[in-house]
Amino acid sequence: MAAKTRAEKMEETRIKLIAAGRKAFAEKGFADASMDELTATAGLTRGALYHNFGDKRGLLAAVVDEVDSAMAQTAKEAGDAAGGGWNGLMAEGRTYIELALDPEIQRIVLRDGPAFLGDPSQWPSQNRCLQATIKTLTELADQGAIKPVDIEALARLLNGVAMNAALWVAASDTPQDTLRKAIAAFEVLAAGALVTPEKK
Amino acid sequence: MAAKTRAEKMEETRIKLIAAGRKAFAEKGFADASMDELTATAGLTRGALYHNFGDKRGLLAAVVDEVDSAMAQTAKEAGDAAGGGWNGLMAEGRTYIELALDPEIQRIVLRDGPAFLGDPSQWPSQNRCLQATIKTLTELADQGAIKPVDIEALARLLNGVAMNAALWVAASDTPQDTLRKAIAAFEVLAAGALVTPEKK
DNA sequence: TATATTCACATACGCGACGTATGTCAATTC
DNA sequence: GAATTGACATACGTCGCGTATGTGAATATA
Repeated sequence: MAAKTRAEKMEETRIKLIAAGRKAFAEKGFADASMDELTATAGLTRGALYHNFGDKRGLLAAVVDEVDSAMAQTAKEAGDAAGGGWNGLMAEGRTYIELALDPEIQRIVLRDGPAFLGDPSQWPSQNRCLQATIKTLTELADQGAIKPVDIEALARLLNGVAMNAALWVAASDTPQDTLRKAIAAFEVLAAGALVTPEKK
Repeated sequence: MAAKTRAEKMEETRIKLIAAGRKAFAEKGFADASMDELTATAGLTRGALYHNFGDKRGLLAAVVDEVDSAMAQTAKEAGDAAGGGWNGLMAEGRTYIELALDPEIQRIVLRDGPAFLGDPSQWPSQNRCLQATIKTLTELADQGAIKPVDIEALARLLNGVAMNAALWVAASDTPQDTLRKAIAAFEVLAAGALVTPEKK
């Protein structure tokens, strides 16, 4: 059985390196992660790294893509589960906040990613969740539910608000209390986009 | 005349190093800036650097503090010039957006700063503009002009929206057009905090 | 099946940069 | 005016990245 082909073994190597990179970058940060140490824990050498990813940043890009794609997937599912529409958007926002509470995501995607790979909006992975938000907002705009404002701008800023809220919560001494305040403020700002004055 | 004392010369040295660091970090980024090269352009050596700032990150912290403090100062002045209140807050937001268009600020304060110094909310400098925003929002809340939501949360997210808008504009191929959309979306979201439905 | 070739990865090396340990000279102190 | 402090220079050790070269197994070829 098995009889691993070369392509399969190479895929295994890539997976090992990405996993090791994800761990090392999360624990030490990109700058302080040693490629010798990282590849050794994966049972490989730097030769494998440079053959598969070109350089250190190449590995970071692969790691960021994996983590960021998982984030987009999770957020999308949360939005769908909430039934889409405005409720779905709010659910996506809360999911963003919760996701960014993960120290691994903070370090890799929110800090080192922008610093070493450049603007997140240029990342291949980054657009998924934004596109989902844009799609939902477009439907709401067609229904006349939100004010006449550029959809892409609104989507980007909404996602940005969620990101900032998450970072604040993550850095807080009292996360539970801060989380409540952050979500409330997020919903207040988001409601600015609605045409219907929302009253309880 | 003159007869420079030791403390005066040391202050000069610090100023030179911070200026050189500001330039090098802006042009090459923190990771790729050479301390040998940087100190040489200041007419000094690494000895002066490590004596005054401890290590490379220490210099970055000093540079970030300088640039970030100037940002806070500028934003505050813009808010005051607009007469304070809600108009002042919107002016502060626009000022934030315009400030973050500066490549130096993007690189040093928005990218490398968070990556190498940690969460911005922990920086000594970062709180100034936030405090100003909180003060203004508190006054508005006392007047019953904004919805009952945690003031600090609202202030943080409002500033965050402005930051995100600026980064988007800065990365845009059509900055002028994007700037208009971003400001409009910013004001739409911000209006969510107002109790009075704003109509033209 | 035997030979040739490819290629994924290991090994070895050079270079540059950080941080530290030590030295030096001017400014202050007594 | 001798002693001491301290701001900064100089010299060195170490480490980590990227590259050039080597190697053995998998595949192609005949």
